[in-house]
Amino acid sequence: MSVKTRANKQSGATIKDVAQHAGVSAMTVSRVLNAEPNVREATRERVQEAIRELNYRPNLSARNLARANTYFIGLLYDNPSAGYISELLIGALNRCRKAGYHLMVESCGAAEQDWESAIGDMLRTSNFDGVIIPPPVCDNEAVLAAVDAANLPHVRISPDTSRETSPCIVTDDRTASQRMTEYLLELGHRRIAFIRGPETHGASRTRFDGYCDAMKAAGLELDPALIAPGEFTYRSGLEAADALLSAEPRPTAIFASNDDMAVAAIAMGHRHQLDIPGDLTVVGFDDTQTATAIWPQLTTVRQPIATMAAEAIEMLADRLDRQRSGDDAAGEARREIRSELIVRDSSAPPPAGG
Amino acid sequence: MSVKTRANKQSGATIKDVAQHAGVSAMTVSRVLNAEPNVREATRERVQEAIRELNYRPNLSARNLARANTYFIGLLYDNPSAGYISELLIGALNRCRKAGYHLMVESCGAAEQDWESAIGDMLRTSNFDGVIIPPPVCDNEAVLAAVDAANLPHVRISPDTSRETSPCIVTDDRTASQRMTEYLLELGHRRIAFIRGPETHGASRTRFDGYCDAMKAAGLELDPALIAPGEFTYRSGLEAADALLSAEPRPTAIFASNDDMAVAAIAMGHRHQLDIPGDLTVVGFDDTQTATAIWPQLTTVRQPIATMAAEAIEMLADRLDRQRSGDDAAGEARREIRSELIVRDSSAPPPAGG
DNA sequence: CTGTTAGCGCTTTCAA
DNA sequence: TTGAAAGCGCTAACAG
Repeated sequence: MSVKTRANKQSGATIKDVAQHAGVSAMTVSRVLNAEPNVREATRERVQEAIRELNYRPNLSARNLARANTYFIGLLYDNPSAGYISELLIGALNRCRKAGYHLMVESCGAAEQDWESAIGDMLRTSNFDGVIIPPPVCDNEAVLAAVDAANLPHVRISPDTSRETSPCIVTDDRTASQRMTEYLLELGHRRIAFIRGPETHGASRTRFDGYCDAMKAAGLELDPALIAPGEFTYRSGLEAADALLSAEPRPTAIFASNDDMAVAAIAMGHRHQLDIPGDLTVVGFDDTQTATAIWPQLTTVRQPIATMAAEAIEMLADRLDRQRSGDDAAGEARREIRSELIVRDSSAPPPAGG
Repeated sequence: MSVKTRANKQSGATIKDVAQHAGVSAMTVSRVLNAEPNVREATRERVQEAIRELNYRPNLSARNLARANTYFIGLLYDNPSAGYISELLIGALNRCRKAGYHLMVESCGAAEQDWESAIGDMLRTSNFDGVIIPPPVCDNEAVLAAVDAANLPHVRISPDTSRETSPCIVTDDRTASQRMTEYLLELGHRRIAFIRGPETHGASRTRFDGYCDAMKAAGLELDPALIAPGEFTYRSGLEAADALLSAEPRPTAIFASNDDMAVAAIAMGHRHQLDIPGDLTVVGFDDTQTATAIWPQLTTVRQPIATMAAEAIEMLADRLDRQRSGDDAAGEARREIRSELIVRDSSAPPPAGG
């Protein structure tokens, strides 16, 4: 019968082993570990040598317990469009590592019935130092209330609604939409149609506004026949494009306010026997995976999602570090990231007679 | 000058507070927390009452430190196709919560230069109880060696190569491919072309084998003119489809071994003035997001990625629990998950004269 | 610059 | 069925 001893639970060496090996106290090792300045260079080297020889790695749980913080950042996740989370992770993980944080993903979705009530519990048990909240969770009142109640530092990404004391990362949707429209104008288009998004979505309004800005700046009237409603879905894009292309004179360019609808507009263009981009230019917004999976590849606007995630982590980490060092300054409340215009093959000057 | 005391670091109540409130010792509270059997019912209720009243949540770091395990599962992530990670997270997070684990995502990509050497450090510092390893990391020898070296329980998802002592979750690619081919045969197709994947990818072979199985079982010769090489990319799909559709007699159906190539085949079909599915049936494999973003929507095979992730977590959790309870049995080494045939609009019986 | 002491909040061990 | 004592590995506070 094997008597299990309590020692040696940790797979490797502990701080004491290192201390002994280096002939110093555990405290000194701790100082070296945390890059504190007040250690003599010779001592530091001896400790680092010991760390290397014993292949020592600090135990996170112990460190967190002693420090009362975890260096965990929670990502409050609810199945946004595929691809989005992927980019988000790339950016967030990258910056987390640089800043010494770990990312813990927690799903905040409708998987369970009462998840909104459970979220508060989760936030407290998880011992996050802070959370980042991408859409669509960033506009969920219940979650935000729980985050507030837990008094948890957070940063929201691309929120629809603005909030007091709730720092966020946003893109310049309006400006980007304006730039896209300007690009079409520069190509020579005048009859530029726009497919809108659903009223419920904040981006619908800003993207439409950007289009209006550019059209007005170019001295063009907004023609109601060139503006079609949409729901950000493929199907709604088909209908909108069908209506737009049946009008006389038909538009020479369609600016769909997201990629799914733009892809639909291309399909509908083909059904109307139009060459794209020869007869009809179609552009989108988002640069989803589909944008390059179709033919012709879609001219669109890319939100630098990875960058946004990275900046969110950075903002949060700054805030946490400041908080730890007792600095009470509020810190940044908002960062705006510039989107990128991606010109591909679905856009060209209008046909000669157009 | 404010003297910061050390107490009350934890935002909420501690186990001692609960113990005091309930008039028992901390140990008894701990027993209730961990659902140990040897607590009198009345005591248990009193404790639970106190927990509720104080809104007590155990501190994970403390618990982990004392137990020498973390209930963290690492997800070794390296930017697979977008959408994949999304589904993976859904399944994994779901099961993690049920099993009482937390998921920590660690990127294992080429973001840094020497990541392969850093991975060992990461694995030990992170204090994971175990890791799950989806593609493409699951076939990275350096990572696998590091996981072995850290003696870390793990489960691989959809690995290309099999390994001793390395449990995994796989799909029945070969059977699924066979079923898809059978479906086309049942529709009445005989000249069924196949676009292969790159040799480097394990799935290429198994998917092709499934096609061969079904063709042979139907008593059909494998016609080299019906088999085209591909690279799982849109571009390679275009070329393959162009070649296949230029042959005489041309195939009535194209089975592309992934969706990207199938989407390309549809585009090429349109360029050849073919109605899809009236003149030409095109089917794919993977059910990526694009499959429903195009017109006509793609008939394809769906890997139940979320299910696979969930099963991976379950397998790992089982193993960890067994290990904790001292049960040395090896546990399952492999689970096979059945893929699903998704019939949409890109497939139909061959044309009358076909 | 370095060490000692005293915990962090929880669980294991052992005794009652 | 319960509790007291002794850590888990690390770090803050204070002393030297």
